[in-house]
Amino acid sequence: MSTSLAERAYLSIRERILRGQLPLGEPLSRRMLAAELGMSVIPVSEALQRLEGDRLVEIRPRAGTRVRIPTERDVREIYEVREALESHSARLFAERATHLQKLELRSRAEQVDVLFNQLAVGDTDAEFQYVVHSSHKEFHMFVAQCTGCELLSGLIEKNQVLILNWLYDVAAHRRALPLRFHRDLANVLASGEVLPADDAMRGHVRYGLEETVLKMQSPASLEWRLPRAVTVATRRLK
Amino acid sequence: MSTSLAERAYLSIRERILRGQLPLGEPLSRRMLAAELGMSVIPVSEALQRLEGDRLVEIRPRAGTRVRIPTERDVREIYEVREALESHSARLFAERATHLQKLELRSRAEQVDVLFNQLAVGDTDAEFQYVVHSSHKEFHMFVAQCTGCELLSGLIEKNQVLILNWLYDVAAHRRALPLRFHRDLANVLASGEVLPADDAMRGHVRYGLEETVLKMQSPASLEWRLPRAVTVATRRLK
DNA sequence: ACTTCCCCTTTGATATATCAGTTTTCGAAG
DNA sequence: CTTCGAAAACTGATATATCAAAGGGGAAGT
Repeated sequence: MSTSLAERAYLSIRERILRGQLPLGEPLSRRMLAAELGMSVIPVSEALQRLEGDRLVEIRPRAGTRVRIPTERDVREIYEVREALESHSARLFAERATHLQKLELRSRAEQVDVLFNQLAVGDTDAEFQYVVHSSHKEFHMFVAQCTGCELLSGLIEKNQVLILNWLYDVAAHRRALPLRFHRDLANVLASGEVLPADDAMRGHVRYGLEETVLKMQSPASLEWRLPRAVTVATRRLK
Repeated sequence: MSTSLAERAYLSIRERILRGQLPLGEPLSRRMLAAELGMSVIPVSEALQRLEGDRLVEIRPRAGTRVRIPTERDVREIYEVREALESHSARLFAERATHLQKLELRSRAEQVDVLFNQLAVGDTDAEFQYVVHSSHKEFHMFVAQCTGCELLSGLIEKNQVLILNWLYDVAAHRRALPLRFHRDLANVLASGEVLPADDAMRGHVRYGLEETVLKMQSPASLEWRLPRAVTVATRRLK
């Protein structure tokens, strides 16, 4: 096979976390995951270490690993970094994007606005929520990729992933966004003026922070739980 | 012992890279490093994977690992991200720093200016260069830490490390910086005005980029070299 | 009931061995 | 002297086994 086992484990576990199949605080046993994925614990461990670097899981040495539970402070810090990265992304987009890219940005913005408005009417279907948030993420990633700076867009993606992960939990209680929320942003970015682009993106991100913090529900129990098999009960034979 | 073997390997290898003891392009053999550090290859591998995430080494599957050789594009992207992170850091410093912190910033700025001026007269002592660059890094990290945002200051540190790593190689050919280069910056940050602080830091970073790119020497041979024992020839006995 | 202590299970950390690509080496053929 | 190719040597990737620490579950004492 072309991709390593560790890479496959990373993608698989990450996907499950982002889709909410592994809820916040869920204990992750290396041995169980290895059995499920049909590999040894080494690639699984490597995957979990990468995920810890992504701030998606937390590892307590010799005690346990679980899906990370973000605190309100975490969320505020994520949005602080997001403001830094994406306002700069907006600047670069304004001064570098081609005409074609500006057109596509407007089109994507419209699509995102439509999806969010559909979500606001009370749809709680998990799969649809995932689609909406993915589309929203792709809108911001499109801006980032048009900057031509891979390091920047890579960091923005990691940050977006964190927001997606957390938002997924509260998405059901989302209130309606302003109509044309993303379309207005896209128009400023497409205007080509650097400072207004920076400012518009800052406002956009800050609105998202307020939105998110307001909805932070009971932080679940922050206690560590015990691992349990996720799909099939893996029984120790010996 | 308190810290894990993997952590010690990570710190040790990273330190050697940043001090230039392991030059750009230097091949890193897991088995040799394990023998030198007195541990098995597992913690060494974990350390190298973390260092790859830090963009300090590159791993070619089943072929080899070496200290990363940054291209001019890498350097430009690093500075792009640096501008994003540190201009925001400057904003937050301007609106959050206490009087005491502003005083300390000025003091540190003065110290950095003095050190850089001493370097400019042609000192090529490697240890002194390391001290100067560390002090410079600490100046920027002080700004970042005063923001109170650990995620932001962590990202800035990772980025600074990359610059330090590369600068170390060209530091010998550095031209003189403007007198009071950092003191002027510190004064704007301490003024408490957000937009000027942002702007001053942007200018500061951009000056650093020009400085760096101008001095990029022949990109060494980008070819992969063969590993060799660093301290003692580790001989395979079998 | 409630605490305290100890045993047993489970965990992540690490060692050792093996596997499967990659690169180099080196000799044979041209 | 060059070119080509096969084997040897080395690499990172992975499997399996072991270890010490952390934590849960009772038992015993209050």
